[in-house]
This record gives sequence, structure tokens and C-alpha cells, in this order.
Amino acid sequence: MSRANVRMTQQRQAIWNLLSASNNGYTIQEIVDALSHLHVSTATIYRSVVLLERLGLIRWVHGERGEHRFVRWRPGHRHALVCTACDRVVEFEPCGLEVLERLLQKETGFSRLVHYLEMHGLCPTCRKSKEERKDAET
Amino acid sequence: MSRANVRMTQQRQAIWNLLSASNNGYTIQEIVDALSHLHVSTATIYRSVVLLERLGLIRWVHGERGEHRFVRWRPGHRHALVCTACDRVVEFEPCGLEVLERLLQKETGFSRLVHYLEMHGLCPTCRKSKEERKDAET
DNA sequence: ATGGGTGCAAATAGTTTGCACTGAC
DNA sequence: GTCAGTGCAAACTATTTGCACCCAT
Repeated sequence: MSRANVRMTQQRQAIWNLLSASNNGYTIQEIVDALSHLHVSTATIYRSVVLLERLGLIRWVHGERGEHRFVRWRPGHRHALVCTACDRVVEFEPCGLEVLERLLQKETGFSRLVHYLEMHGLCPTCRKSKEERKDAET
Repeated sequence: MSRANVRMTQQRQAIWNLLSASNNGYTIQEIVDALSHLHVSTATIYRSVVLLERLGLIRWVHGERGEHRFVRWRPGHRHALVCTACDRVVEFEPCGLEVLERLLQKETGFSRLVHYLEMHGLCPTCRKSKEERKDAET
């Protein structure tokens, strides 16, 4: 309950610095590796990630192989668009799903609907480099 | 590639019978338990589930606590509506997201968009029993 | 100075794999 | 009879936890 009594430690600061500076998510293992010079233990990283999630500062998305990747998250933005090649994440606002929710509510009788939506695609940068590679082949 | 050379064994039959007879998904562990009298090994269940997924006969959805639950899936149906109380799954057809995809494509430059959408809510049966319990309390 | 946070190592959970044997075709 | 599929146990990967010590407040 209490949001107080949360201390800003060097470890948490380091993790937050890392995540907040990037548009690409990190897996737990990638965070461990990126902070290896600081000797932050894996347990602490797990615990910090849970905390940051609870505070609404980060959120996970699915990577290509179903792994969980943690990304900085801004309040109010609701959904993620993830690049299938470089894992870059772009946030976008709601989405007309309210209409669908009302329809489903009527048709199925389900109530209190919430939705989980994730988009995946190829970001402009990755598309370009892919095309270049293709040109090179021929 | 070859879809041939897939044998219908008793184990696979048992797993498929179980999954295809229910609207509620099963976790791996629940399948193991449900088939314990047949002594189907956990390894076989994992392998069969992967196979059935590949064949497009089942699919996983997220349960309340993020666990993967496997449900029978009919071709053509695209998304799942999962009851937050009893895990009953109802399928529904596409959803107007094509409009959103086109918009995002234009705004962000991402291409080849695919989406993952899952709805969660309280099914009519569970809502009723919840209301009854509430009435009993007062 | 106090109690929230950390590191470490052990424990637990979830999933995959090698291999000899079995049974579907 | 052949080889895909199975059971078993071991190996791996991912995550959690207990506990003594540490440091942010």
C-alpha cells in the first residue's frame, strides 16, 4: 500500500538510468550484463524490476521469441509497437477498442472487459537496412 | 516442412481429447494431472503441445497470473476473450484493428504490422455467482 | 539508529534434451 | 521392419527466497 519507504539506492538508480535512456527493452539477462561492472546481483535486478513495474515506470513486452523485455513506460500511453528486428518500442494511445469492447459485452455477456494489445512490425530503420542487404545480394 | 510422418499415438489422442472437449484452457501442469492415470510423461506433453500449436489446433492465452493456458482453436478465429474467474475462453473475429494498423503505419513508418490482442473479462456465469455471494454476505 | 535493500547461495519452478526402448504405420 | 514418438532422468534456464550484512533516510 504505502508508496513511501521506498529508497533510491545506487542499484535502483543504475537500473533506472539504463532503462529510461533507451527505446529498446532489456531482458533481465541484458540488464545483468549491462551492469556487470557494478556487480548488481541478479536477485536485486529481479526485485527492482518488480518495483519499477509496480510504480508504473516500466512495463514488459514480448520479444521475437516470446521473452519478456522491459521498457520505460510513460503514463497515459497504453500500447506498444515493437520492432521485430531491433526491439525498438514506440508507444501509442488507445485505439478504438472501446467500440469493440462494447460490442463484445453485448454479444457475449462478458463484463468488466480489459484488453491487452501489442503490435509488432518492422521499424523504418530496420526496413531500410534490410532492403540494402537485399540489394547487395543481387 | 513435411506435414506427413506425423503419427497419431495414444498419448497425443488423449491430450487432444482433453483439450478439444473444453472451452477452458489447460496449463501444462493441469494436462499432466488430468492424464496422470495414463502415465503420460511431462516431456511428451510439452512435445505434443508444441506439435498441436504448429498444426494450428491449439493456442495459448494468458491466465490471471500470466501463466500460459492452452486452448483448442478454430481456424479463422483470431482473438481470445478469457474469463478472469473461470478461464473460459470465447473466440472472436477480427476487430477494426486494420484501420489502426494503417494509421500507425503512416504515423510511425513501421511496416508489416501484426497484432496480438487478448481480451479479459468476467463471463456471465461467474458474474452471477459473484453477485449471489455478495447477496449472501449482507 | 533503524529497517528497507543488497549479495550470496541454495531452493524452486518451468522447460528441454540424450538415449534406449516402443509401437504406429 | 522402420523410424517417429515415448519415458525417464539429467541438464538447463528462469526466478524466488532466507539470512546476515549494509547503507539511505
